[in-house]
Amino acid sequence: MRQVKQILIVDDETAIREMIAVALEMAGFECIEADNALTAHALIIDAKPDMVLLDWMMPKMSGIELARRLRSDQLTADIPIIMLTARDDEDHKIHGLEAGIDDYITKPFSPRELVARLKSVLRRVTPKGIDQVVEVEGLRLDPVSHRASSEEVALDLGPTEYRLLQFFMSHQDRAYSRTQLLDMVWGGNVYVEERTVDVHIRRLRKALGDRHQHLIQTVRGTGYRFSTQTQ
Amino acid sequence: MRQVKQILIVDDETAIREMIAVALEMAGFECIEADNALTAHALIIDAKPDMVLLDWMMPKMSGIELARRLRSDQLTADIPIIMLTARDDEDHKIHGLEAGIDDYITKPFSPRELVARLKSVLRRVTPKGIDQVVEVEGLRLDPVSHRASSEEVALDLGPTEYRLLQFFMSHQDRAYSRTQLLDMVWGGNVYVEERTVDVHIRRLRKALGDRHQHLIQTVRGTGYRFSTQTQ
DNA sequence: CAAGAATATGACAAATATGTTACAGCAGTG
DNA sequence: CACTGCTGTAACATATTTGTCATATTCTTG
Repeated sequence: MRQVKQILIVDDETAIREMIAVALEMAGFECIEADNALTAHALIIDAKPDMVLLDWMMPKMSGIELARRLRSDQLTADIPIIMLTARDDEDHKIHGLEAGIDDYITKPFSPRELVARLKSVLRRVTPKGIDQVVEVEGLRLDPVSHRASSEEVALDLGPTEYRLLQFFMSHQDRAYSRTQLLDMVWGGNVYVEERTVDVHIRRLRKALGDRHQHLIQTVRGTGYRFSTQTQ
Repeated sequence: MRQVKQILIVDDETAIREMIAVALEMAGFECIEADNALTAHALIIDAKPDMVLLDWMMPKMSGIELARRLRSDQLTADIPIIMLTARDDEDHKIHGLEAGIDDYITKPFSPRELVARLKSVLRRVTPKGIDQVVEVEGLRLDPVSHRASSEEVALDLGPTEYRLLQFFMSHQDRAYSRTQLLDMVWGGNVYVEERTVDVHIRRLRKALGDRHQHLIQTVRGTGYRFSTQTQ
């Protein structure tokens, strides 16, 4: 899980992009930019931003078409989109809704309005419970304080082990292949050896200690699983 | 269950095609090649590959043009495409995203990255099978957690026995020959003795215990069957 | 019932999968 | 720069699985 939210700004006018970027960065977001839909698409696949700000009118390829494409791909279907439209584009809203746009902002807009809407969409889209404390047999993980503890004693986990544990604790009783774990925990655009997962599983198990080791189960021929049930 | 995926490599440079082909074949893919878009198009219609690796820049017809054609034909619309682009292609005019590329990879790239991306796209595009729990007379198989249990007690199955049981439970009341079982459970392209099936049937029966042994029935002269009805 | 055919079973060595450790590179830090 | 914590990889150690064989056992048919 990324702490700072990354926003992709797609607009063909550099000046507008810059203005937005400055506003968002002041509000504590991280920005990447694209000046056309194709570059944007490549960037989205590559960087998986937390949100896309999309200009309606762009040369070559409209924002709405990009939006539709993003929705049709499982990998990008969940990324929220905010459309930037001109005031007299009312009827486009209909098309936009079909394509699954999360919100609209009409130009011109104030930076404050932009930030407010953006936060609102992020809040709405972020699955609730993602900040929920999870506890299993005395093993406790608190996403807010970013800490894990076993019987009130803090565990010493590296960042990767923490994310791995968080993923497992919020997806219990499911077997995951190494590849799936790499996708879900490492992120879709890193290319590391599958066996690296084993090493991190090992580190996690070690950190969990005898008391909780059994929760991380090996599923032979498949991968790993987090479960309280006996293997 | 596993089928070898066939990849079509389209690039006008023989050396690059060869390099990619070697990398992919080492990773267990099957490759076919084309050195221009027209040949590629014919090959795609003919061989229906599982994925197309497409060079951006080619004489006669550009990769993007081919991509567009593939998308517009219902027969080829679902074939995933990965574009190979050169780093300095940035200034090339992009003619629309409606071509529907699934991923991009910039030259030069490492074989490992290529394979990783390719697998990732295939995974994303290929719909998963049904993850439905099956239960028969207290014998329970849960594909999600990848567990089999008899009266709530976990069974100790090897990977092959698990797959065998999963196949049987989702194809009940029907006799399968050893050859069919080898095809369906082992995968079409392995060569093992037919008698090996007997051994795994034996192992599965043993793991099922007295309570459920009767479900795996021998059909003399033919093969085996999974059924709740008495033999 | 006997003979022949088909299937069941146990043992085992080779092949695979996973566990574990060590190490080198890297980024951040004082 | 030395120091530190983290990561990914390789190498080696263990553990489990797999396919095959040899040998029972069961079944069918005459």
